[in-house]
Amino acid sequence: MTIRTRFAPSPTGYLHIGGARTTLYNWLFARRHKGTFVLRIEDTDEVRSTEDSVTAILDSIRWLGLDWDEGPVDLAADRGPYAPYYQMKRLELYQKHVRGLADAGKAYPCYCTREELDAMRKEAVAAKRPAVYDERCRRLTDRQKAEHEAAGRRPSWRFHMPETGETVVDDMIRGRVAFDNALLPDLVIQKAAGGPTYNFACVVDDHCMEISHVIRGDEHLSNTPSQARIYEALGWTPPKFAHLSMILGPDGSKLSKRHGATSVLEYKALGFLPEAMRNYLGLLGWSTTDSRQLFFGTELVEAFDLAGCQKNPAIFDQTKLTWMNGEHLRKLSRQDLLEHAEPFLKNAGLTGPLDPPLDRTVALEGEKCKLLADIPGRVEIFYKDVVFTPKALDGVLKKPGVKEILLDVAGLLEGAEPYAEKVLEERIRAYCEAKALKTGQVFHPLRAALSGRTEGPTLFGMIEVLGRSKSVGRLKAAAALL
RNA sequence: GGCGUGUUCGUCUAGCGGCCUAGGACAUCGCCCUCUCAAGGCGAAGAUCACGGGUUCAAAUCCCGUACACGCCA
Repeated sequence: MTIRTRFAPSPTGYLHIGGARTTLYNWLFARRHKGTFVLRIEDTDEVRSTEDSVTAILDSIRWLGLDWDEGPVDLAADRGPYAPYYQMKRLELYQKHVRGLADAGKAYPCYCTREELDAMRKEAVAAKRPAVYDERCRRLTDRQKAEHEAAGRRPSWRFHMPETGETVVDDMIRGRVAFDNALLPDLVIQKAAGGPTYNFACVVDDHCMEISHVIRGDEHLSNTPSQARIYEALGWTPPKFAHLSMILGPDGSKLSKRHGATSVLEYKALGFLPEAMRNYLGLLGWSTTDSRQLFFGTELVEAFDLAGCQKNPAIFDQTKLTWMNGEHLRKLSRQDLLEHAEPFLKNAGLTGPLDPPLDRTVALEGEKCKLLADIPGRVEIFYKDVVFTPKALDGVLKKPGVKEILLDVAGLLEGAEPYAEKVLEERIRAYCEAKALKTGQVFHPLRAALSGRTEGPTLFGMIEVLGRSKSVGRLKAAAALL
């Protein structure tokens, strides 16, 4: 069986965490089974859909490092054997199938206005009946229809749902889920304005694009029996369904803006790595039986399996994501780390070429960071004038004997040949011994004098990378303060 | 309101009737390593497996009910 999955976002906003995970799972499943991953834009909500959203969604998916085999290339073009992949370009197809259903007596026009529908619903709720459409237009005579048309009413089209028995959805994650047909309302499949509704367009497209597995959020589980009936009425075999649990905020409610960052592009800006994001999202609602945490390179694709998917919702934990990001950061090559860090360095005013070169300072400090955004703050000591923290100045430097040590070491550095970490360390340690000083008595003031801080790079690495003249200069400058 | 889904340490999860006095990971705390900060190593604390009934020699695991949360109808 050829595996074809899809992600079908509505471009009514940015790609949020939940959508990102759905995309990831569809992509992983397709890649795992050497299938095809399709991207389809469900832009039939003309009021809420925006081009900016489309761009943001495409950018987000690309940033995550996920590629699609068929779908939009940009705002104007799409590519693939089932094009177009923008639903607004497929309206005729939906209308054709609505007509087909109408001709077969499985769909009928409904002339009810929004107000009438609202009133009906209120009445039903007041009478404690299920708040579903009462299917009154199903029984309209030709004459009544003509009257409505004459009055200028444009009908929406409803799908005639079976009223008895049950509809069973065999979900790959949730198992067998049964719904009572009597409770399935006659769904609108085409709006009065002519556009399809979500549930209809989705069915038509998934079938026409030969999607084999629909992996989507839990919020669609309740729509699935209705969709299953539409497949049946159209004479189509439905795809396999897999409904993913929701992602919640720290307080257990649906993840939203008040919980902090929810868009994947925000996480990019915060300094998270796409591979860390994939790793974390992959594990949010899915796991292996050995509870493995870290996946690098293609390991996620190799391990992924729908069977490991969780039924219950998961709370998004940025702290764990941050830890994971540090793990992935440390796995990066020196060159990759620098490339990823560049936008953040630039943002902090650190653009090359600089002395010392950024690749050296980033290599020295990058591995200690959890976020790319942490890097500038750690390497800036090499480039900016020394600013002493109170702890460095009062707690470390302003001690008896420190001035002499700084001056002595400055002199030592001036004569060190070659000027390299190993040599520097040997000389300075020898100096400690000669003066009968504990290494800490010397190392700590040196660090404070060179960087203004009490924490930072490994001392001798810092002295080497800083360079002879800057190091000596800083030591002398600090000594002059004492 | 109806229907659907879910409920194991603070969080993500392992667990598919005996291996569970419930395992791992993040976070927290302590110790070690160490020129600092990280990282790493070791350890501690943390879950009456939502609650109540059953079934069974035996249940976190199976069945029923209740509560709560979330979703859909909207």
